[in-house]
Amino acid sequence: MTLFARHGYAAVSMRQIEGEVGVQAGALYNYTTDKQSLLFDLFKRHMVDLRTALDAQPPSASPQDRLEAFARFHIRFHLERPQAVFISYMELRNLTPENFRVIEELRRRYEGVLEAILETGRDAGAFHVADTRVTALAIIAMLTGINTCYRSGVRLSLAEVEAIYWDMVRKAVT
Amino acid sequence: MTLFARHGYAAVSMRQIEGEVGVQAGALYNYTTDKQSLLFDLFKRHMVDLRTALDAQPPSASPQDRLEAFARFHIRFHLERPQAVFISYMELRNLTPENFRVIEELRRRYEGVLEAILETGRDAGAFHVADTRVTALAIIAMLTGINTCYRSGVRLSLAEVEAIYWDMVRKAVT
DNA sequence: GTCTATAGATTGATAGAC
DNA sequence: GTCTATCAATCTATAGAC
Repeated sequence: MTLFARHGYAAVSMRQIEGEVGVQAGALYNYTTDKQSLLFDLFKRHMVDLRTALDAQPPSASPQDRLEAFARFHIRFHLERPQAVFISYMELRNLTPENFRVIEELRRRYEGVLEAILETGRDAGAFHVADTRVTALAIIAMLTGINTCYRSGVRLSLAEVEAIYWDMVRKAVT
Repeated sequence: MTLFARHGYAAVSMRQIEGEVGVQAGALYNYTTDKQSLLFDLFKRHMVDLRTALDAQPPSASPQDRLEAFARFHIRFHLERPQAVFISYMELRNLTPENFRVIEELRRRYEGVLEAILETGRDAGAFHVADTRVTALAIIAMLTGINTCYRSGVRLSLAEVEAIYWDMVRKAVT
């Protein structure tokens, strides 16, 4: 994961991986069928963990509370896993077509959760959104971009950044 | 550009590029010193074009108008160049360290324009932003994510999507 | 289950004829 | 300025000894 995040899937050789995990050339194939499945397994685990952790959140009653819970959850989950997040956004095109479809479906289901929250809130008159799908994608793009904050040297605490981002999301849909 | 955007810099061979532009192996080196400079030139041109186009925008008086002009400009510029944008976000780590520094500096200067708009607006009491740097990064992340809208099959017109995104930005900083 | 050795293909880049 | 030929290195993956 570290090597893929740092240099990119295509630029990392099996020999580099072997050196990193402490076996010599060839022995790695006792643990994986090929290089592609190393990438796919990282993707799959990340997406499954994401959904599992989301479903484990305590339920909220109002659309506002559900949106806040989703936003704060998304921010924290992504800030805790910068490498896995990076790979999951950058290496999609290095998945084989069938593996890509699997991951894309998992991603759409996750986005669908936010979309459903926005729909419920809009129908209840709590949110003002022109298009729930577009708005959901915009919110997720903004929240996921939070990882670039720390890469670009912002010196705020996690709680402070979380508060800023949630505040922007709240206002953007009101 | 098409090949790098589709498969990624590291996964594209010089022979693929040669085939695409219609010369045979070897002749390409009459036009470029090496593969790295092909990538760097794409980056540099994109960043220079971005800044040139921004500076060519008609000036606006109020912070609100300046923010709207910036947001709409950013959206349109990025929607018109999905491939160059994709490369400029995905292939940063495939630049050599010295090339990376050049591009990173250009990027920071562009982000600085939005930051300055937010500062002016905040000092004038027009915007409510807790941290101009974090807010600028969040806005740019959201706006740049607009390209995923069309990849994910949203069937709205450019003007409609632009209106939705600008509306979210406007509310988020108010 | 790890090692060495290697197959077979491909890589970026260069040389030299034309 | 394009071509063919090729170098030297590297790639993923496998074979077989231990």
